[in-house]
Amino acid sequence: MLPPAFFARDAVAVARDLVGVTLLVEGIGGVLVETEAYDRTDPASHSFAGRTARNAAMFGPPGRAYVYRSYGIHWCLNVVCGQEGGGSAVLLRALRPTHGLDVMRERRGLSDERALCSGPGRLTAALAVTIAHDGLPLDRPPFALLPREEDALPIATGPRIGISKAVEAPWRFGLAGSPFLSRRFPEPARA
DNA sequence: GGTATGATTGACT
DNA sequence: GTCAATCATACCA
Repeated sequence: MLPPAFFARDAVAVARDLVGVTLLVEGIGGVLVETEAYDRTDPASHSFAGRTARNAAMFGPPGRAYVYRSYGIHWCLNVVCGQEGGGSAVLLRALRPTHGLDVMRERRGLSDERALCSGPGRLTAALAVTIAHDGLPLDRPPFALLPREEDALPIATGPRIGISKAVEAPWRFGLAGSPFLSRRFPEPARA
């Protein structure tokens, strides 16, 4: 399980370090392959305009979940970062399914592993995350976060997806070349 | 009270 | 490539 201090850092640092971490909800989940950082000074962040009823969890203690409804249809899961009251978080966008594949397939009505959790809305659907999880600590049930087993993963960086402000900030992180991303990162030029 | 806008996805041309 | 689904929130009257 990750220590509390892991989350009490800049969202950008946490976002990078969450790639390769295993996320489980009720024992169902997999290895995170794509994340995005959002903080209080970021025009694209829900916390930019200050605390509201919706984003209250973002201003709570780090290491907890911030869940919101996206486009009226999907849930999106974030991990609160930094200091309490700081309003920063990391959006969990995609993971490689490793635990409970059958359950996820049934929830999503799909058989293709690559499509089960390759997007923030898909990830919450597969793991059955809803507003009921908003504000819950991620270091105890139903959540579990397990440290990554390898160091020196090939982590790619790029602009975030689906936003209209601060579109160039390179605060999206992911496992380079993974087939489980919501979108691929540009591959390095090959000789 | 009304209305515009998404940290998205899936279906369709 | 385009576009609708669907609703909480933010903002304005």
